[in-house]
Amino acid sequence: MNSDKRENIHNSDIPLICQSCEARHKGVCGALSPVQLTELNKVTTRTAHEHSSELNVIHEDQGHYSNILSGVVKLTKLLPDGRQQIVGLQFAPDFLGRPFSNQNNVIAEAATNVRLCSFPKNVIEKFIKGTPDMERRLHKQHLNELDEARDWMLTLGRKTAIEKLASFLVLIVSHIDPEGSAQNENLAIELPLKRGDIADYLGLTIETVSRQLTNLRKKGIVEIGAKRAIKIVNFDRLKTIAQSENV
Amino acid sequence: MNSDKRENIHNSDIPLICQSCEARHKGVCGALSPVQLTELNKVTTRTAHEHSSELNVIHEDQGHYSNILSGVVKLTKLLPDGRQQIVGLQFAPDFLGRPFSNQNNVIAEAATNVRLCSFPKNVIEKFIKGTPDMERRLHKQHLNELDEARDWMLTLGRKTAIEKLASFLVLIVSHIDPEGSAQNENLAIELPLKRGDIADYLGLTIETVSRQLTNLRKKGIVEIGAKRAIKIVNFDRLKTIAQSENV
DNA sequence: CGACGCCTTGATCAACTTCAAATTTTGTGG
DNA sequence: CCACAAAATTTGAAGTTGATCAAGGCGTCG
Repeated sequence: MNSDKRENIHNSDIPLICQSCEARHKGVCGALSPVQLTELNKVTTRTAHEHSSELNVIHEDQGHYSNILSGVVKLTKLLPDGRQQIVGLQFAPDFLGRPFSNQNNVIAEAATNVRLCSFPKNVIEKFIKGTPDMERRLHKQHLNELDEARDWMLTLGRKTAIEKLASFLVLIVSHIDPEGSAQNENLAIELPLKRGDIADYLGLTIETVSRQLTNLRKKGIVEIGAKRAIKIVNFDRLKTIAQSENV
Repeated sequence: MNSDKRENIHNSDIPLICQSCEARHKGVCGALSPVQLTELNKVTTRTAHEHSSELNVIHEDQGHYSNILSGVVKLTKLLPDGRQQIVGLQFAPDFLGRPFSNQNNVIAEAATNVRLCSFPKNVIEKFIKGTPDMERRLHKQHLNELDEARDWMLTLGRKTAIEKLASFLVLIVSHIDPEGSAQNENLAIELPLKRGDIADYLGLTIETVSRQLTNLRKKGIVEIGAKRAIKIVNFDRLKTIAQSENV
């Protein structure tokens, strides 16, 4: 609990817009002092992006990095003939972009409507140089991404279609409801990805995703509503299937 | 070229054993001063490990981290029913272990015979705290691992068996011969993994790996010898297939 | 209403797995 | 160095999973 430190700070010292921002609590901005936040805030822009819009232009070419304020961003890789694979999903308050190095050829795209909080590259890089804790937080985020990528590799390489679907749902639930849900039955959520994206996430086709979702519905594990709504009826069962369908 | 800096240093200031060590040039030890290297060297142990031996015990439980001096280490994830997937391959001079955080449940195992240079955890953590460049180098290694993991996810999720094999061979060649090989035809190498490991790397079965290797041989792209020896006859063609088999 | 995007369902097909066995390679002891 | 056993690899035949091709349903927006 290092929130003790922050309780000594008058909230009025912090830019209004940062006061309830997740990035200040759990993201990279948590490393910054009130003075630094105020300075950073002067060159910050907040933008909204429709689902399916490309985000690379914003945080790569135009010289900006961003925190995700809300929504889900997908990172995609492409093969020359058009096959594609989603290689990362990012949620608030993740940091988009790679100070001091270069992203290895991934396309960042808004999976849902997305709001970003963007900063000029050079300002961020200056702050990172002067604030080791900021690099440490970024490093930590990247280690989490690495762990997620490796879990996912196990899913892509060794799981069956239904196991993949179950794994995907478990991951989404754990992001949408980080704490409680483990016990929650009958949790209603809205999937942040459409079927085609789920297919690209799991290395399957749209048809297989649809069939396996129906399959989970028929087993009484989920209920499927309109407009990406889904209710998790039996989360334990879902977790079990995610590890091995034969039970 | 930041070797300029080092040229001012009498090599005699540096522990003999470190003088020609890759980890000092390209790995995390490059961040340390001669004094620090000398201090670290006092508590350093160097060990050899037979292929197929587990390495986790060394760098996790016993309180050690290590640099790889030679050989290849595989990181594996397991499903409860025994299916397994290799999620990382590490080469010299990679750093093994995760200071300040915890490895997400992967098994580290020697794929070939391996030599390690190991340090007590607390000493490394002390050095990292006092030497920001060391954390930066570690961060950089982890970003490389993340990029490799994402390339690999594309391979696992969207490529055919022969494309997977070709991608694997390209990756191995690029690690064994980081610079020149791009042009080199007829490059003879020794695969660091046996068929079963290649299968676990690519999410295939041993039989499929064997068949596709035969397939590449019949196309005149590789020649296969005894004892994991393989000669890359047509590297360009191999790279093309790695991206898309239809050419 | 009609068109479009998205999703579902069905029938067929191909790629890869599984099962089985033969063959080669490697390691070990005489 | 050779012989032999164990391990690794290759090859073949049959079976399965998920992909592909094709059609139809549902919801939204002009």
